[in-house]
Amino acid sequence: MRWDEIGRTHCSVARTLSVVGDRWTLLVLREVFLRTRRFEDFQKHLGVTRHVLADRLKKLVEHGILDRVVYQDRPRRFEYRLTDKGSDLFPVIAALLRWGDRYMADEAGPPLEMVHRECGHVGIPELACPECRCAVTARDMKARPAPAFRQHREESE
Amino acid sequence: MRWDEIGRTHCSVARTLSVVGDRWTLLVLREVFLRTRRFEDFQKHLGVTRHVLADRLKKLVEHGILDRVVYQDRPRRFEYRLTDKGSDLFPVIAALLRWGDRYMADEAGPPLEMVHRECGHVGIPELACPECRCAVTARDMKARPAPAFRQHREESE
DNA sequence: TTGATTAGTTCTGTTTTGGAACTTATACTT
DNA sequence: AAGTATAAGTTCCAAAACAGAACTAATCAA
Repeated sequence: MRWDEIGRTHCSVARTLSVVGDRWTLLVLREVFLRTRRFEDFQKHLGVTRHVLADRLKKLVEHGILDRVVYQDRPRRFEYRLTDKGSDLFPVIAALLRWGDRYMADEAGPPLEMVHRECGHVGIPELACPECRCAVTARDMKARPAPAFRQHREESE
Repeated sequence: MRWDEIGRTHCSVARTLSVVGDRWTLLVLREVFLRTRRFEDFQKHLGVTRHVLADRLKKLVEHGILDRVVYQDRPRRFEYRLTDKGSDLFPVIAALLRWGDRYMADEAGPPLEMVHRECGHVGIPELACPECRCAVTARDMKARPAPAFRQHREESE
């Protein structure tokens, strides 16, 4: 199966990945969450080839994740900013960051920390149940077909 | 910059992506969270080529994310199971799922739902501050260099 | 003896990538 | 006026990764 067919499967993970599930795309998003906006800066910070960078930025704009806005005329120059839709990808980056902090950091520890502006707590956000607010792991959650997709093959557990 | 150099940068996101930041790898993980364990099943469910699948499973085992365990002798057959380290990638998959449910679902709605076993609430977990427990978005969190990486270039905001 | 299962490996042609050089528009310096 | 700098790309080519299909190996069942 080619990658461009992946977005047509009935899976929200696959569909999301069809848009951002690319090595460099996710790093471009990391950068943009760190407030990088310009082509040259993305290129310098990431070390990605200009060719690939141009392609990824274009796709992110096409998907409404970034806006390409003029920041100067004469000569005309553009910068890239997160849309609300793009901003909602923050949990993906945060989850990658949190795992990397835990399993991939070297002796010096993680290079970045986050502060919750409201309460001042330092730490990467974690997954919580929207109802009871307690932290959840894979074991705490049971996945099942949504009602519309549920045939009568509902196994009990 | 080649991809295998990405894991040596000082960024937990990049380091995580150097391990799982590959189109198919993340889909393999989705499958394993849905309890798929065997080569043939991964291949059937994902439509990935056997070649790529074999490679990705091998790498996930090398990184300690999956265990390759014998489930039968004569002939010897193996299956793949999440380790604890692998299980901790759940937030990444959940974040991708949540975004896809919101932005990529078709009219029928998301195909999968999740239930919090403990409180019975249906919904995909969300990001929360580990301290005050309230839901956080990108705007609520401020990123800054960790103490060990902080020179005296600490901008106020 | 033939076919089925499972977990791979091998082969070949196509696509994507990395790296470097080039382009375009304009301002700034000398 | 000529030359240099900056920013945002585009173009080119060789190298790496991928898709699709066929093949292998070990064993059991009919």
